Amino acid sequence: MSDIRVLVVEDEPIAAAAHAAYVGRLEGFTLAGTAPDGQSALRLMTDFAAAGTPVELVLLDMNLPDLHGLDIARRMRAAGLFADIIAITAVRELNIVRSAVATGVVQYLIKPFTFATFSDKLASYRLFRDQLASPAAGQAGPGASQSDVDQAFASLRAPSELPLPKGLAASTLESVQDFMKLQSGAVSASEVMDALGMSRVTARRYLEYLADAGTVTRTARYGAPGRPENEYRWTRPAS
Amino acid sequence: MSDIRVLVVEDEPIAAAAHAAYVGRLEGFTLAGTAPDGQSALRLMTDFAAAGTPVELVLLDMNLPDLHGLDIARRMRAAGLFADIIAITAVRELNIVRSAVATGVVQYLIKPFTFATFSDKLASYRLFRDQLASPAAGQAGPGASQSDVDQAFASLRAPSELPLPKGLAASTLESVQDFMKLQSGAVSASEVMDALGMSRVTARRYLEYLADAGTVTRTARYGAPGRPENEYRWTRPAS
DNA sequence: CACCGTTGCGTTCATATTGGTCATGGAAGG
DNA sequence: CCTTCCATGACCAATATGAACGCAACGGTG
Repeated sequence: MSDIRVLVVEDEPIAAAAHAAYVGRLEGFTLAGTAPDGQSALRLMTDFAAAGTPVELVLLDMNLPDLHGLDIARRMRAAGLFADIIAITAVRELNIVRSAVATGVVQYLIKPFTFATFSDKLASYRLFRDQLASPAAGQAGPGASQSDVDQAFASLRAPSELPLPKGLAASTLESVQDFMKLQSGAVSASEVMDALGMSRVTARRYLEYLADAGTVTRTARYGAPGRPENEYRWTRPAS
Repeated sequence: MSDIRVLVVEDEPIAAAAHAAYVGRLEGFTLAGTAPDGQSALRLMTDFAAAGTPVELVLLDMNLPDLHGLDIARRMRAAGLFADIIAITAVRELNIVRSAVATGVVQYLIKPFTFATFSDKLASYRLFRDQLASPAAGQAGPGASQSDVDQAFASLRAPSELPLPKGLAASTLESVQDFMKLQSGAVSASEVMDALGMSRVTARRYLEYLADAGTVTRTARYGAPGRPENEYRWTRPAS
């Protein structure tokens, strides 16, 4: 799968350079360009689209000298530019978040943010894209089911910085994640139990959480007598 | 908190009435009106906005006689109508989902859906709204933190599960459905067994369930020695 | 033309495993 | 010392499987 072309829109040169550098550090993303204000951004996107290499994702600062981020988003839609938008802002106003969602903002980053936060947001966006490109592994088909779409939305809206639900510990979750990352194939809850020395209940609880978050996919394993066993597979956002 | 004003856009009168009735059954939502096509929808929304009672949520069918749902969304944004959109469609095309997200679609419903699914989607949308209206109590300051925004986005990812008869698993049913969708002709239970790697009994049980639900039709296949074999054929889902 | 053995599939039932829930114990923090 | 939180073990519920039994059409055979 080819890289996702990213445009950085940011008026402060230092911040713009930082964001551009962040994009460069990520696998699967390519920096298409940077723009210091709204007019330049729109012109750049139009040019890229005309050249046949449209921008697919815009890191859009909401506070720009000439236009507000929401105006830019609106004009993009009016001009037929359908790039997805990740909003970046220092203005922590919730009503802006509401309007941003209505104009097709898929994620919202609040300055200042660390590279880890930035990386999480873009990784979840990439996972969303991948899941729409290739529905449920092994069950290729022309259409998608409701659960396929739900799954894709889930990975788009489920950043890893959410407070963990009751009953889950961060350290244990990390152990399970690390173990799953190393597995090439699918593993069952029992195998995780044996490998990590934890109880079956605990292993299953964390795997289930990861499945809901979209980090791992869950499929059933048939063929043997007894209730079908769930097997979990790490979903690679494509390396 | 006041109700969320909802506009239903759907060309089929029966489906429109059903969706309107669904909205009426939900706490916290008020039906603002219904529109059979894109032009009417846009006019209605403009009128409501001028009257000071703007539509806040649109249940938008993607397949309309005059305009495609994506066009309506684009024109809404161009006209300064910032209602949120829940897309409703029978077209299970993933690339449409992608474009829909870019134009500010917050949820995606695939027809046909049950009231439970519908209710879940609108409930998760309401939760999203509420969380943006009143940020986490105890957090000092007028603004929202990154985790507040993350939490609000996360509430838009609620998965929906519909109740199944005892003895049937959702994942298995989905496997069988996906397989049947791909078959152009009729297939027997044994063929499903071989293709999906499950037992004959299981394959037959799920096919029988789908036949009762009307999703597949069942006919007998004669000509070979032995008891006649049932064959199943995928039937187009109605609305 | 009627009858009967053959032949597969439909159907039922017990079984083997796993998923899910609940209450308990121990550890960490205040 | 008390409270909170999380992993655990045990129990019950769920569900695919395999085998055994029954049924209906086919194809000889009388």
